[in-house]
Amino acid sequence: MELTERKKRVLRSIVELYISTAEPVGSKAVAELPDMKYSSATIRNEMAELTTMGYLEQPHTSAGRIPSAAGYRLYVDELMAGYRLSMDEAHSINEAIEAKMQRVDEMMERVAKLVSQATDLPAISVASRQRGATVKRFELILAGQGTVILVVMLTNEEVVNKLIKLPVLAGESELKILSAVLNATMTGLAPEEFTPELLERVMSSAGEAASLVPVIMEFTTEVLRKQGSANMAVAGQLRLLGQPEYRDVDKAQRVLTTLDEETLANLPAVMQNQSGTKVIVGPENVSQELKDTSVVITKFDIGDGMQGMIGVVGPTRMDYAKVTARLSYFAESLSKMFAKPEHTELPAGKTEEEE
Amino acid sequence: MELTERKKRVLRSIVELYISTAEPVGSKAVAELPDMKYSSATIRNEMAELTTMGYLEQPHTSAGRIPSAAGYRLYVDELMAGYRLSMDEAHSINEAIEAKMQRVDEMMERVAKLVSQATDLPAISVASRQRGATVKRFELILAGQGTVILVVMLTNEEVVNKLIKLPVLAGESELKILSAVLNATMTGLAPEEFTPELLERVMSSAGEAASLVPVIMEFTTEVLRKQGSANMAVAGQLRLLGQPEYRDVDKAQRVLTTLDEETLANLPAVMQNQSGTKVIVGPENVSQELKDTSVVITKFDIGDGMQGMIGVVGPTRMDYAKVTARLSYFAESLSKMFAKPEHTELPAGKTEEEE
DNA sequence: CTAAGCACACTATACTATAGAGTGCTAAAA
DNA sequence: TTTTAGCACTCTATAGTATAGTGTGCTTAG
Repeated sequence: MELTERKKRVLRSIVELYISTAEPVGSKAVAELPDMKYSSATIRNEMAELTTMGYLEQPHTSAGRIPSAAGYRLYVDELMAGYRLSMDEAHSINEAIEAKMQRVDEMMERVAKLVSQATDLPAISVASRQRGATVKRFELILAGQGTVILVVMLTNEEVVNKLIKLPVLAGESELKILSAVLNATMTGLAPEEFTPELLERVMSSAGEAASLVPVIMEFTTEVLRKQGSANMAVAGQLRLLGQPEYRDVDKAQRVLTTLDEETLANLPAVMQNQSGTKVIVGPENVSQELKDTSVVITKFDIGDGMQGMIGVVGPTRMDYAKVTARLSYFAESLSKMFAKPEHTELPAGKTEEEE
Repeated sequence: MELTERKKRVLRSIVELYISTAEPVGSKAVAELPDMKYSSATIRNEMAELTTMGYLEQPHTSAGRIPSAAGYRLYVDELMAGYRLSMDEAHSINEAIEAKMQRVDEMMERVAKLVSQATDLPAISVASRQRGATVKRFELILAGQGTVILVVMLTNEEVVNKLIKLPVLAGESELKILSAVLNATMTGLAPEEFTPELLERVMSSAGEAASLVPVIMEFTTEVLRKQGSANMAVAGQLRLLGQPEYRDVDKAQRVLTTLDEETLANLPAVMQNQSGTKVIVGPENVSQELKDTSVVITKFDIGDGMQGMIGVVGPTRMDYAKVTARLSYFAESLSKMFAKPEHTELPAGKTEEEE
């Protein structure tokens, strides 16, 4: 059977009607659309064929049709008209992004919130970290008696600091010696290389301020370890409850719980070699729980070899045109923002995921 | 009418039965309790009187009774038996808290998650910041050509840093001059005092590295401004969906939305002069939306003049004994942890609330 | 090839009947 | 005087039934 132009028109109308009403679409509703010049009977025939072709589904014999996964797929790939952002939308996205953000984790949270707001769906944002960052340089600042500030510069342009209070009286000169030792022995190492043996070696040559070394080493290891993991944020989970398909609390809960765990962890892998905006329709989904849930994701550039990703999760019925348009625009704006010189530098940031 | 011992026993039984079943409690169920030596008819009489006294309510004539707000209040204040944490529970709480946490905001998030986990309810945690923190000292580190690290020490023991990249070639000596100027003119000031006039003044005396000044000043203002606001985190909102009273999506959504906004902002005020654990039962609540929702809050000490607060939100029917016990234990453990020297120092942290 | 008409299928809704739980009251027992 | 047993009554939740409405598929006519 051939997919004629008319069939495409019908399918597109059905998808769009279904997106806006969340109810199965009947032949009459399609026939009554402004520029549909055929009667409901004709539409009915087309719908019957679209059903056998697998693009439509029927919840039960005497109900209207709803798009199948294949139907959505076709819609997204071929039929969907590009949604044009209004000036207002574009403007408010840009404005929101322009706010100053100091740390990557803070920023990811903010971005997730913004995306969620813009799409009225739960959103996630991920910033992949550059693998294998090491310490470029240590710096110790004397900040009062018994108080030392440790500043650690990493190879990926991040800087972290820690205030250390010790009852040891360390003077400028001891700190100078210590930082020289640190820079000589502890830079360029992977977190696994911070062994007890190294600790001992460094301590023995560290001079009077040796008692600072264990604290410094523990902190550094911790920081490097966190560098390895991606930075993620989820926002607006509650918005899912606004969608009619999640009126069932159990279902909403299942999906949202999954959102916290699996999806987040899997998405980077899914997007590995993808570029642009990707739409994952329902059953194409990795996780079984997200079977009738779609995911739309886009990548953006952070610079310094870091990759960002924003995405939203919603019912298979979501308004793909709007969502992809907004997401792409977001990604574009973010990439642009990061390309600007004043924003290139993002000091230290880290998060932990558990629950 | 007098509140006899027996009435109290009955009330207590009813509250506890209702807590565990979430169903109105009938006289028969109470009479059948192991150590209840009266018949259902007697209990019925008592229940009738407890109802006229305002401690119980009847959803409708031929249903069992449920505790009124006054009933819960009495239960929480007088009747509730202290719940004893098992070794296991105490242990797992302690273990969870011991993980290293670097920043206040990170820690608040973690604490909220832990509390939520321990109570199976949405949890919030707040760290009030010390008002009026100012800059104690600036430090500039040369970190490669065109790259400077700014380290700002605040009076409240926090330290923040920022990597600045500028095409200006600044040498050690220029930075030394600049940092001297900064320390002379920009320390001890409130964020409002960072005026354009100040900027101009500082720039004119800053020497060759003057172009760094605007960036530094903007960053500092930002940091100080963030110091003023409290640090909050919400976690486990989804857990509310597990409670039978929130099977209605709309209701759950309303409550959770409120949780994000009002409550968070109001709680510090409510707890102003309170100490220990406070239980706010349903209608005693500030917000109208939280009418049949209870809140349990406890304070803890962070040190450095900072105050922490953890709390959970749940149905009025929640298990107050368990929740208060766990919350108090949490608060105690946290206070202890912060009292330890290694944890006294908490470098910079900040968050933003919007949605 | 398109449209009109009609019988049939199925769901959602309102309505009804019934079982079950719980109460309040009265009267008897302790 | 307090407690308990018994019983009529109330109210809800549940299942079962009838009905209106929507939509389909097929047949037939334009």
